[in-house]
Amino acid sequence: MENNELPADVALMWRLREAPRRGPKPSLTLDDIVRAAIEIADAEDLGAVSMARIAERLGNSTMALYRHVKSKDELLVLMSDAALERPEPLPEGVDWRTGLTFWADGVLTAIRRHKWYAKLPLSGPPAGPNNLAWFDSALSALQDTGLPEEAKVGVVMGLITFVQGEIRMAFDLAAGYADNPAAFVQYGSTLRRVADPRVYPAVARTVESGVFDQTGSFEEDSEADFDFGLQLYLDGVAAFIARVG
Amino acid sequence: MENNELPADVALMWRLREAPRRGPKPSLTLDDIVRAAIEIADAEDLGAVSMARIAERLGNSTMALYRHVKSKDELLVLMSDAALERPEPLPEGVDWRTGLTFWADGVLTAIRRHKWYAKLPLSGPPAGPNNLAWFDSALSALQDTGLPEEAKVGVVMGLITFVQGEIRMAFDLAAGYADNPAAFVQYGSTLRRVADPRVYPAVARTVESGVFDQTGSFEEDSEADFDFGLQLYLDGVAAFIARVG
DNA sequence: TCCTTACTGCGTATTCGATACGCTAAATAG
DNA sequence: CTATTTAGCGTATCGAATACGCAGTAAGGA
Repeated sequence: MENNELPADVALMWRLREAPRRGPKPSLTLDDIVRAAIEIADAEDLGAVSMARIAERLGNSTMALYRHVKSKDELLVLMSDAALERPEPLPEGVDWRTGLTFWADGVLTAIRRHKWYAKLPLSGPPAGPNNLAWFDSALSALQDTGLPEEAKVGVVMGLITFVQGEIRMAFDLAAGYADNPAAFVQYGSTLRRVADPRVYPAVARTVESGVFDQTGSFEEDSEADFDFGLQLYLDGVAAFIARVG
Repeated sequence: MENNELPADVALMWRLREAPRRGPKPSLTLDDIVRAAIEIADAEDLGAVSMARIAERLGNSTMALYRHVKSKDELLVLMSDAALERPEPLPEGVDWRTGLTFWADGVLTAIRRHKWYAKLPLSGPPAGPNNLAWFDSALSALQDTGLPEEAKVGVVMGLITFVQGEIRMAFDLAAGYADNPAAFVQYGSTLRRVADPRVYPAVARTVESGVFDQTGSFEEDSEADFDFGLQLYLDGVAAFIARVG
């Protein structure tokens, strides 16, 4: 096997490891561990995921996990691939814009099930089976645009960045809201107190317009922001395709 | 004073606190603490910032810091405002697109000095003096577009999201690269080994085109990606202004 | 001037997390 | 049956956040 040439975490994600022939039968599998970790993260938060908690949930000791995983960071990488599951296939024969919108909505719903996903640091280009499937799906949406491969990759990378940034921000803000709703409800009045119009003229104008005074339902707002930003980006992609494709 | 109505961290960021009249003179100021914390984060990483490290650097004991700051999280909020400093004023009389490009470049250089900034969770809408100055600057770039205030806010929020997402991704990837360059250099060959063309047809096509086989200098690549994505987004904004403004 | 009191700095101790190390026991190859 | 490989786990180390409460200091009032 030339698996040795693959980075260790990639090999793990694809479960390329010869099963050992000797020794006691493992009572744990990698999948058990990853699944338990994801369950904890879903139920509480990424911060609640500790090796001890995972082991406890599995009825094993903490150190047993290290037989399957080199470090907690490696486990996080595995979680980040496992959490995404597979994307729904794109509808047949739709144009690129419909395809990418569908794709972005899919990412949004997938990550909504695992909000902690947006907090994970991205360790490299998409390499796990699930991440790669999403990558493939987005690329294939651009199939008929006539863009060169490199440009497709650029557009998709930009889209990934945008979507993840949008999601991360929405979740951060939601967490901040849960933590301290006052900071949001009072935002308008806080700015009125604190933002001197001579120093912050544009902000003051906006404050006066009353935009900050009522925040609607949080969920709806971020949904709308997401769509708004996404459509802006896709407008940009359309202009790019018109220019280059 | 009605400072009581302000959220605690906001009051701290604006340094609205009556100086106590009795008792010993503080040997530390909040600014000392925040500055020390930022220096540590700059030199090493956010992970290296611990209350003990900060205190050590200031020649004080760990617990002394808690006289000035309620918790480490509160300190992080203070750091996130202090790190940004003030934006350079926009050039006079430029159109919105030039203004926002200038602004985005400014954000990029500001955060480059404090890479850890992109890792901080955003706790709420921009509320500190420096964050607010950046917000003001971006809003003022849109002054002459005729967009309603709410739309300006939407555009700016989208831009903030995009820029921060772009930066965060670039830094995450750079960290991953430093950690394990092999994962990047071998990316093409890894995909060839692992991505079955029947399961990942679009990825396979892209791999065959050779796009993944040579990664140029990392810095240059992310610079180019940043500009590419930014221009896509601004194209979208242009379309939006044409439609609505 | 001296005392009261609101403060500050700080020592101690607790709790929790990651993980190195090495032992013991199990399963299989020979 | 024995040697080897490998799994689970107990113990210990190290570092971090932070609760709690004591002790000393500087104003204001007597």
